Amino acid sequence: MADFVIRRSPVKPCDCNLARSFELIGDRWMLLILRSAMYGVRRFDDFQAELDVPRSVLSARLAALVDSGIMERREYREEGQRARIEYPLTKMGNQLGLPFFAMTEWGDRWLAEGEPHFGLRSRANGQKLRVALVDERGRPVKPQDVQFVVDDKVWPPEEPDKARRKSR
Amino acid sequence: MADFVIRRSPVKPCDCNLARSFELIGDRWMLLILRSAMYGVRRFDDFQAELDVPRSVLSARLAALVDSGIMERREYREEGQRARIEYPLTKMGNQLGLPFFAMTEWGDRWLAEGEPHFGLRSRANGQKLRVALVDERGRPVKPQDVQFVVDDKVWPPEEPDKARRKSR
DNA sequence: AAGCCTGAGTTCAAAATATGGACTCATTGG
DNA sequence: CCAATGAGTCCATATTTTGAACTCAGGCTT
Repeated sequence: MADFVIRRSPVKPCDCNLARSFELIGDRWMLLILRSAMYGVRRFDDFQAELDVPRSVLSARLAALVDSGIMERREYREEGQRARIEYPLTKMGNQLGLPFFAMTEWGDRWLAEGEPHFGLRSRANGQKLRVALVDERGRPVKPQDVQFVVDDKVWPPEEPDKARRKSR
Repeated sequence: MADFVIRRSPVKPCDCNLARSFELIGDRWMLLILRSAMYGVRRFDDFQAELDVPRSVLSARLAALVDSGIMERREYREEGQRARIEYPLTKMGNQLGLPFFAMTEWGDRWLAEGEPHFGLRSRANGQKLRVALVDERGRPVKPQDVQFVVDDKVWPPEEPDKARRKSR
């Protein structure tokens, strides 16, 4: 796009909500724990066995997830069993489904070995679903039509011809 | 959903493309480097200054990104300058834009302090864009209508009544 | 009643990574 | 010739991770 050099991103990491998300969950174990959680895994030992994550790390990560409101720590009791703990996703946690599925599609496209195992489908008409950018009326938009906007201005800015004169 | 306990996810981490993606880029610095790269940052020292990442870590991460095909390491020369190195995103890297934007929306919703700075807009009609699940005809689908499918079967499976009898 | 099992952790030493700072090296501008 | 810049490397210290063993409580078995 821009053929002049961009030296800084227009949104400082510290007030970027994407960067903030990454601070919270941008860590291999976090992400893998959340992946399992999306599929319905809820118990300490089940996460541990599925991922083979060190128990101390799992313990720390679950605490952080609860702490940030992505999971909840809850006692439950199956009939005739003693009380146990489960870690279900909250609504906040569940809404990670969309970014995760977008990421899955990326993985399907670029990292797949064989056919993907997982997909989404419409209960209404059985069609396969995919992630897309849509406008306010819900109409999909072509990639070439997508513009970045930062604080209501288009990014990157048009190269002003001066750019060449007033160096750096 | 299911009120029986799910003890394993239906897609083993090792053949899950989401898990594979996380192995590759699921790390704080990776993700932050990619965030900056999406905005057009391309040079070693610029990443370093923007993120304040240790130079040795940056060096290792960029190598890994190049190695996995997400970035390219390229010499370039501005007129009258000596050759320099830049790390532009490849097509593979650029397509992380969609998952990243989905993640940004999640951050906007759950982590924001004040108004978000970043958004996408349609060049065609200037409307704000958002990420959505659409069916094969590009029609948005309501969250309640979304089903997980694993190897062509709905997940989680209906609870068979037997489930209670044949313990565990 | 004694022992066993399970889920949910905690503890701890050893190994792997990250951090911050100084250092290198090549090229170019003054 | 000197200083500056970009793109790294090197290294000692600090922090995290790992893996394994240990704890603790409640219920189940015999």
